[in-house]
Amino acid sequence: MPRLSDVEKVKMCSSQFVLAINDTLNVFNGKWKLPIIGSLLYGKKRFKELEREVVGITPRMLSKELKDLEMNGVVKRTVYDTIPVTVEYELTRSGKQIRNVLDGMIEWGLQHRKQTMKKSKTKEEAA
Amino acid sequence: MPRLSDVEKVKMCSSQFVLAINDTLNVFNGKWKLPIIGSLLYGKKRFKELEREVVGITPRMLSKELKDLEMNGVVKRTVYDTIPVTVEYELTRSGKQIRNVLDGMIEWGLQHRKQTMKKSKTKEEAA
DNA sequence: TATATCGGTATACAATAGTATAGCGTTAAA
DNA sequence: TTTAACGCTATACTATTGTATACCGATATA
Repeated sequence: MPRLSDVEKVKMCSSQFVLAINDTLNVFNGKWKLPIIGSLLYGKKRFKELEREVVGITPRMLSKELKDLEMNGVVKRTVYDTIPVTVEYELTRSGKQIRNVLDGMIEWGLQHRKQTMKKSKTKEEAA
Repeated sequence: MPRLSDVEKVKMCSSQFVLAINDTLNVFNGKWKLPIIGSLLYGKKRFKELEREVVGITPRMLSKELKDLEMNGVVKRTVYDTIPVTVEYELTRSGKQIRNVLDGMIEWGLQHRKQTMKKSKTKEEAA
């Protein structure tokens, strides 16, 4: 196995990080992924249950987003051959761990609001 | 000051969290915000510097995204009246703290890849 | 005089994301 | 017999994002 130069190591490292970040962003992008994940954090759900809980979503989008999430290894789809079929969606292990990222987002969002409020308050006082 | 019911507390709490998450998602959404922030994490930059560093971006998008980020309190724009004008963009305090969220994303992304790889490996072995 | 730099804007277009509405076959309840 | 539920798909549309290309006025360099 050939030794890697420092430059090569750094390149590998940052490209890995870029991949990791992209994976994460894929989980959040679009209007509906987060609400769906949020709903599934409370437990497995059937298609129609999600359709009712994720307020405003159309079956077309729900179906598309669930496929996306399944492909990305965030959601697991299970079909039971009852009549009519029962289909259950649940978060994978990775899916459940997204809560950690979410917590980070909440933390940043809250402190960002606090800092931003402070500044606009200062502006008000100056005006 | 009237006492709040538990339900009201929970509602306030979760709606605050939703706002905080939305703030964070606004910082990441679109194709270019993250590359721009990434570039600015290394220090303040001028418009043309960003245009060169964020490979592939058009001045139109760069201009638009910088305005967005400025409005969201993530980037600060400073104009110096040299001739021709010098304009510098830098991250605000909140902006710099985004690195924490980014770290969370990287962590999740990496472990997600590991877990997903394991599964596809198992599939390979089974096949 | 021709060219390039600075920090952008203007216009037109293409691609992607999301919405609206209707429908499928099977089954059970009213 | 009509109605509704199940888990979707199909078609057509609108809205939002992003791209391509050209250009602005002032100044410095070749």
